[in-house]
Amino acid sequence: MISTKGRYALRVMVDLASQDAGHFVPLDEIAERQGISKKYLEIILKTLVEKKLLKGMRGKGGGYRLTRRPEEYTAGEILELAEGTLASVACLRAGAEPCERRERCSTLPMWERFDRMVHDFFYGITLAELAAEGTDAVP
Amino acid sequence: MISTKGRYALRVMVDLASQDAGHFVPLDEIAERQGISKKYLEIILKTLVEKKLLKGMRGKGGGYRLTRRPEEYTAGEILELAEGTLASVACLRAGAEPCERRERCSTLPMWERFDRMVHDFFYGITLAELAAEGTDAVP
DNA sequence: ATTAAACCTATCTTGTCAATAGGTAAATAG
DNA sequence: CTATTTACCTATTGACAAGATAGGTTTAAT
Repeated sequence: MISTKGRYALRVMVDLASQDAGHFVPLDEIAERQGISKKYLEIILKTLVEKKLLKGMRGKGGGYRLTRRPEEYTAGEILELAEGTLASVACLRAGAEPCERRERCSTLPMWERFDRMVHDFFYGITLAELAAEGTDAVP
Repeated sequence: MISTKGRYALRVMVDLASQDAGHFVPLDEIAERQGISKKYLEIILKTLVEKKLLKGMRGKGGGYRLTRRPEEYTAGEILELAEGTLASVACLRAGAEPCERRERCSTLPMWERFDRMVHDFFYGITLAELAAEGTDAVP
């Protein structure tokens, strides 16, 4: 299950993609429009800024804006960043300690195929495509 | 992320599919072979029995066995049952209260497509296929 | 009667999600 | 220079679920 973190992150990115590029949008405005708690959204935006998906600007006239064009983001990178991982099972996470049953695991090939499919799905969708699907964003 | 519940359930089903059909396998034996806590496994097996995926038999010579042939189970049904849902986002769960932003949600179509893909993937894999992939099972 | 097993109820620990609270630093406007 | 607006930072909370653990009860075979 994708948590609200990832879903909210996507919504915010789509929201910003629909705004005037180069213009800073304050958090209050985004939270209002998306119906998300401001304080909670702050946490999510923080990580997006840290990972350079967004630029934050303080003070009057400040806010957030994209650092690239919408077609240069993928849903996969946004979700992975917000969620921490897109891995479907613990043993396939990036830093997971290798499972000692790895060799004789009859379900591992399935999980690997699944993970590849999930990855390809989300990394094959750009923010521009999502923004084109509607005006507002949920979930 | 699929939790251990779903993963363990699958492993147990594969384990039983590799055993002599019609023969009852005690929980202790399965837990031992799979390296899973007996007590925790008990909880998982309980739901599999309730949903008729397994037959439990008490007393000496008792244990668990499949109720159908391995090719008549799909990974999807086992996972969905153990996990409670396979839905990737909360708003797509079976009994979810309808989201009021549903109409103007630009990400919903993506989630719906994703869910369909996930469903088709897991429901397209039979227990017989999994059991054929290896001898033992993990994760 | 004894033993092997499933079944049942309750409890525990740990961790994460989702959110809240309250402050600090930077940029602009007047 | 002061006030305002904004992002940024640290800490805490409450609810809930994951992942077990403990101990007792019932059923079936020997």
